[in-house]
Amino acid sequence: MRKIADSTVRRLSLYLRLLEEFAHEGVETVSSQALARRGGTTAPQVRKDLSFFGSFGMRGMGYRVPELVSRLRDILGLEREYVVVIVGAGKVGSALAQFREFASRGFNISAAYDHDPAKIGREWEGIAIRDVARLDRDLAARPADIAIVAVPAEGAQPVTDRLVAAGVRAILNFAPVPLAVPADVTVKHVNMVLELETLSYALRHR
Amino acid sequence: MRKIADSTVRRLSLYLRLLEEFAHEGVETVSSQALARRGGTTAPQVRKDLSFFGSFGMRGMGYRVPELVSRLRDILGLEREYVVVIVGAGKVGSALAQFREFASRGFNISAAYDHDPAKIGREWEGIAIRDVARLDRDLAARPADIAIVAVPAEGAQPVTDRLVAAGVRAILNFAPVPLAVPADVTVKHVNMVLELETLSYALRHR
DNA sequence: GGATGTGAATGTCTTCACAGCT
DNA sequence: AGCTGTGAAGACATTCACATCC
Repeated sequence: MRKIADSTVRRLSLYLRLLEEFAHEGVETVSSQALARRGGTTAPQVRKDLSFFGSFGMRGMGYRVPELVSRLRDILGLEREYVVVIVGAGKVGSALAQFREFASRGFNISAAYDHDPAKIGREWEGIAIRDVARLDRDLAARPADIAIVAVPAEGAQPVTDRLVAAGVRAILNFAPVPLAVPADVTVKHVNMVLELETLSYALRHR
Repeated sequence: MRKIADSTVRRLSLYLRLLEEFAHEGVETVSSQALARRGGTTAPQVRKDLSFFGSFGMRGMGYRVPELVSRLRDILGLEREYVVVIVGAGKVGSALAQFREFASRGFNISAAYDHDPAKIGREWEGIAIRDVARLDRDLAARPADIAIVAVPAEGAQPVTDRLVAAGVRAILNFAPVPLAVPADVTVKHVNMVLELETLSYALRHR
């Protein structure tokens, strides 16, 4: 399959959420127009995004909601569940571990890791905090699909190397440093300060 | 000033962080090449990004680190401090309120708001949780530059309307719904589930 | 020599317009 | 008539190449 833009994938994820909303409201059929309106985008954009993956609609009618939901779940890889580990049990790790939406979407957090003895052995909402020294052995026993890196800047690259060596191929990075990984590993970088800075830029330039 | 792409602004913010790192290491001068290497981008990209705002380097030499830091801080609007309110004192709001990097970057959280009586009156690390009913009056007395919306989906649009009416012109939205705002208000949407979904897409397509 | 700054070329994403199906 | 699906046009972003200056 040819390369799909990240922006397109993000919109597909948005469409899926909107469609589930429509389904919940009992709507059976939806037009690209209606989806676009609710998603803050345009109808041609919706159709183009979907057309990269096939023809899911009916001309003159629109899209059948349940069908499009399952198509999108399939495209996004959401028909299966994922094992997720969190590395770093600080503020960010803790907030993410307790985040209900993850589990309800099929992203199951198997454990959190830290090296602080005061935290090891405790648990948050059923998620155990384990010694980061055990990370490699644990992953050998129970591989993870996705890792969330929520450690301080210095520790991020070393722990990433260990995760990659253990077979993790997708990483959500909250540490404020770019991570170096092999080409077959995907990294998404999240940085709240940077988001606020884009807002301060917007406030300044008018 | 002509319109600058969001991707450019995000990179400027990245460059600033990297430059502060270089400064901390005692580096006085840096080339676009060196910045690019550390930031995971390319040298022409760095030069182009900067050139939208002026000529800050010295041919043959590179950029003087302290000067470029202050130029970037100026461009990004970081020479001043910002008053930030958080609406919604759940898991997300709490994690953000306790997030040290905000204050150290000049984003000062003045208060958090909720309507749960069990939370109102408590405080997190010196940040008071106040009754959301007081939001409008409080903002009239002490205007906020930026609001962080961390309430459930249903409540997001109504509270946004109140924030906008109270003069807030920049919003960081954690609620899983697009927010409608006037054209002079900037909204940044943050959604962790969506980030994980782009990772599951990446895992699925290879 | 070495590195910036930038117009031009290339590549990528979005928008448009309309043929084609229901 | 209504709405999708898509090739083509247009807008936008990135990369390149090189003139320019220290």
